[in-house]
Amino acid sequence: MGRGRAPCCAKVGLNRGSWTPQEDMRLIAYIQKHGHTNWRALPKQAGLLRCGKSCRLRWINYLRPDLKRGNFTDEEEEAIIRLHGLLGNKWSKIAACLPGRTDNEIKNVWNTHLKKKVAQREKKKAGAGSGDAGTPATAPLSSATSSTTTHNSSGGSDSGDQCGTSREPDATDVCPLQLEDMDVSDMLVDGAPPAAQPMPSPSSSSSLTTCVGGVEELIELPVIDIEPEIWSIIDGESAVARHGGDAAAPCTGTGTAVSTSGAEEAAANDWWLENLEKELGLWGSAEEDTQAHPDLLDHYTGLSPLCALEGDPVSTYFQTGLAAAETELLVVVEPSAVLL
DNA sequence: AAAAGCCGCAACCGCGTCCCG
DNA sequence: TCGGGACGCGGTTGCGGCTTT
Repeated sequence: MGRGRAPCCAKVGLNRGSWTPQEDMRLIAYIQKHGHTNWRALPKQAGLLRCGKSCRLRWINYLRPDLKRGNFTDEEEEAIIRLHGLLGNKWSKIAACLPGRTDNEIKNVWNTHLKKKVAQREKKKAGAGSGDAGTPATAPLSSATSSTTTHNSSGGSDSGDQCGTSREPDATDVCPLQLEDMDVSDMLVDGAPPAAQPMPSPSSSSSLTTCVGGVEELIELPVIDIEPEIWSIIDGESAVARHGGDAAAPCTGTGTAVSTSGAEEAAANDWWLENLEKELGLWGSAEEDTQAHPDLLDHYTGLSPLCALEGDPVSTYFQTGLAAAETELLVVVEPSAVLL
C-alpha cells in the first residue's frame, strides 16, 4: 500500500532543478569519502540543499564514475531493442545488461529514437510481409548476440569498459552484453540479474567505495553555510546538534580521518577541493592557486600544476568518464595519504 | 540574421517493494 | 504480524540546444 512514501522532497528550503557544479562537486566529494549508505541522510551530511532522492538520481544518472558517456553504439542499440522486446519497459533490467548505461538514459534513447527505429523495421517487415519471425525482437537475438559479444573491445573502447577497468581487470569478462550467456527469463522472474549482474546501482557504489576505500576519508568537505532552520525543515527534527559550521562536517563521528590528519592533510584536501572548484569554474585561474600552494604541489607525485588539474576527477567525470575518472581520483587523492 | 519548431537530456513525481523495528 | 521508513523504478515533464524556415 501507500505506506512508507517518504515526504522526501519536502518542497521547503530545498534546491530543485538543475544541479550546479558546486553541488556536483559536493556530492562527488562526499560519496567518494563516505559512500552512500543512506540517501536520505546524505544531503544533510554532505551539506547539500537537496532531497536524498535527488542526490541519488544525480549520482546514479550522471556522476557515477562508471558511467559510459557518449552516444550509444549500434551494438548497444541492438541490445536495447532486443531486450526491450523481451523485457518490455523494465529499464533497470535492461540497464543491468548494458554496463555504464543508466535506466534513465536507456529509457530516453528508447523513447527518442529506438522506438521509431523499431516501428520502421516492423513496417518494413510487414511490408515485406513474410517471415516466420513473427516477433522481430526475439528472432535476431542469437545473431546480434554474437555481435554484441565483441562489443567490448570495439565499441567500448572510447571510454574504456566501465566496470571492467574501473575495478578489476577480470571483471571485464562479466560484461553483460554477452546476452547468450544471459538467461533473460531469470530476470523476468526475479528482479536480481544473476551472477553476471554487471553493476546494479548498489554494487556500483560499493565498488566505488571499495575502490576508494584505501584512501577513504581523505577528502574534507568545505564548510557550507546553511541555516540550522533549514535542516530542521529538512528533517523535521532539531538541527541544534549541528551548528557553528558543522553542517558540512559530515559524520563527524565517522569522519575520524579528519582528526588523523594534521593541518597538512587538511591543507591538501583544501587544495584538492579548490582544484575541483576551479575546474568547475568556481574559482579564479588555476595559476593563482598553484602559486598559492606551491608547497602542496610537491606532494602530488611530482605532477605539474597543469597535470594535476588535468587529472582532476570532476573534469574527468565530465570528459572521459568512469575508468579514467576512478583512476584519476586515486591519483589525485592518494598522494594526500602519502602525506600522513 | 532572427524566429519558430523540434529533439534530446536531465530531473521530478508518484507508486511499489523491501527491510527493519 | 504490522507499521513505518527508505530505496528503486517507470512515467512524465521542463528546459536548453540545435535545426529548419
